[in-house]
Amino acid sequence: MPPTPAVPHGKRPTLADVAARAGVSTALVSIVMRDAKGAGAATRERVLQAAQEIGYRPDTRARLLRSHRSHLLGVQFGLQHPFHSDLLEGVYAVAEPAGYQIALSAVAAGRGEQRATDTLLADRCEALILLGPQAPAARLAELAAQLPVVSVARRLRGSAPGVEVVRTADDEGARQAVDHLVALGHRDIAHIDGGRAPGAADRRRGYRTAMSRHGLADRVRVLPGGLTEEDGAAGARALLDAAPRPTAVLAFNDRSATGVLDTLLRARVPVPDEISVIGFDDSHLARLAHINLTTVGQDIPRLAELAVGRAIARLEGERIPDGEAVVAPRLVIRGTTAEPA
Amino acid sequence: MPPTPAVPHGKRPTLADVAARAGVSTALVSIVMRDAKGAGAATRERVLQAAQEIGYRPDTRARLLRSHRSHLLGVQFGLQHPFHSDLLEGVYAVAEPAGYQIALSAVAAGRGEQRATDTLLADRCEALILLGPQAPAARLAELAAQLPVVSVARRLRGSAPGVEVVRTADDEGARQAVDHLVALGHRDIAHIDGGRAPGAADRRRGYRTAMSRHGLADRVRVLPGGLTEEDGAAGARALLDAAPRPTAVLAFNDRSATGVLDTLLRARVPVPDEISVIGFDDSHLARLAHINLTTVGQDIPRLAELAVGRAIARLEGERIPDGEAVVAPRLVIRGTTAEPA
DNA sequence: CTCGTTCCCTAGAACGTTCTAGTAGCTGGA
DNA sequence: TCCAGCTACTAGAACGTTCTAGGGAACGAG
Repeated sequence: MPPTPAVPHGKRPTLADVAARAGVSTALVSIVMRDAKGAGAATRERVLQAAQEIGYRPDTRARLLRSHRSHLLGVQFGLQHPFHSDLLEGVYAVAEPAGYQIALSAVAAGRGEQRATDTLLADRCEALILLGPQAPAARLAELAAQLPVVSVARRLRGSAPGVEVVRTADDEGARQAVDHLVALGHRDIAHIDGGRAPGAADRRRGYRTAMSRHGLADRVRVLPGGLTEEDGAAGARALLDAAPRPTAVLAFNDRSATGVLDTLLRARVPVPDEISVIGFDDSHLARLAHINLTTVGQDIPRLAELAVGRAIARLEGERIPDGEAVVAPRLVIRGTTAEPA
Repeated sequence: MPPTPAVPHGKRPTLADVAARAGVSTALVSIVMRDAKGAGAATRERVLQAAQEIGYRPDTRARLLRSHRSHLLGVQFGLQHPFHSDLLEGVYAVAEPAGYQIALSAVAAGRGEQRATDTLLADRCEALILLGPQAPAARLAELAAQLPVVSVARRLRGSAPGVEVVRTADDEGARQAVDHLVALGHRDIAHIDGGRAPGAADRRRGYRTAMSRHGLADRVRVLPGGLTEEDGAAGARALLDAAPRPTAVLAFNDRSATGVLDTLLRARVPVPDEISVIGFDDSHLARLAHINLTTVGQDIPRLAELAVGRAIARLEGERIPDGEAVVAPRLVIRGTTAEPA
């Protein structure tokens, strides 16, 4: 049975209303609402009762205005990236128990990163967590001059001083994928890359290095790609026309790998019998029974935990280990890889 | 060349700082920042200059605290629903030009709808837009007693008075799909439904009615499903075992349809040659060249526009047409439907 | 020259909260 | 008896903005 609010619309109850009803000062109500010490048990009860009755809810904006700390972390994310959704889930899970609120700002068509970060700053966030930011390093540096900034998944080689970086060891992930394929007996292993997407350069490099280390430098084949299903599908079509046709392919991410799988199925090329396919991320997609994709898993909860942790550490003046926080990837072997025919 | 902020951290510049630097009152700076009338051209210029120099940004929280209107719309969405992402994009596109800001609150594992709406209320949103809310009608009614609430995609047959509903005509969409298949010559048309998801009941009903109207009541076959790829895949497996095997299937949504397609491809059942498949939503997924799914399109920009429009209309005291806002679906014919073999 | 208007600008209150500095009343020890 | 040290409470300032009221100067009309 929800308590009927005393005031229907527009005027929401304030501390003063509660105070008047309970016959105490607003300061005391504030104390009770914050569960701070300095109020007697009986009065506390009476105040809570009064608050309940008139449906009082604290106004966070006024609260933040007054207290110099806002305990608010701004998170910028891309609306169309499932990977970001997964990260966000982790961010919430870590931040809220630590006593920090999350303010979200989406990057979408017609709403660029500048706009997204501007609103976060205007909301008085204490720190910024940027998921896969694409903004120029200079812009990130500018932000970092104002408040702690954490870049997740985007590497910044000293070009934006002050920005914390949390990322997966992308090159290592690509290496694990290649090692796995080589161990199965593959030699013609192609890579459909991620173009200019965050992490793409490292995965490309990891692939190249691993191939060389196995003496397969001359088999290296990098096909231009991107981070969508379509990019993967296009890459796969190019792959089918190649001679000799590779027996395995490492896609930039799971979305791209899905595109590859689909194209191969359509072309009646059995996976993994004729071609093995590996994705990257271990997103929900890869785990679906009917996709069952072998993939390089990113430790998403760990990435989220590190990102939030670094932001909070910077805010609370703790000492932070120098340099990037790099999380190890882990190959997840499922059904799309096997020995070559 | 970004201007170097005068104050590095913590203390961000305020109106007073700008005022001091420009040699005017804070009230005047406020006027200039809001682009309100009441300031001379020369002074205006000088103030803007000063603001620029010290990197001033208005503090929205303080701003909202003072002005009785907050011009803030709270939007609750599900992190794992691409359809919600698309809607959000539309919401931003409509709200910001209309002078309203958006506060996002995600529903995720471990963060339920109650939590999501609570934070929105604490942030002083003026109205709530809930994307596919699953909360009990009583809770929605409780919210609606406090402020304007719009439910998108979830139908509420009078069980939550005061809640505005904006949705697609799901039954009509299902009808269009069936009509299209019947026109192609199909008679054995199955439906993999959405279980208890918002809209599922209407689509199920629309399918049944349309089948009856074509004299195919005895061919009706509804398979239990859901809103994920896995649900679709499971439905498709059941479908393949059926005798007689249907020649066409209407999935609950595009995600489900993707699962169906994948299962059929794997089973070497050619689409659309042996089985036609229709999805629902016309999400990004369906438009991908390699999926190329015939689907019932929801008019996402229109849904977003109506949702925001109703919220704003309620806030500004405009007269709103009674009843739900129902948007017409439109069948998008692509490559997964054809005449039966 | 005076009066009203208009334009530019300012002082100070207000928004709903938290914080600082205190007051009043009690308990207990010397 | 006195005071130190608690606990329970309050008044009032402060946060950064916008709003209300108004002040002074310039100008045109009478």
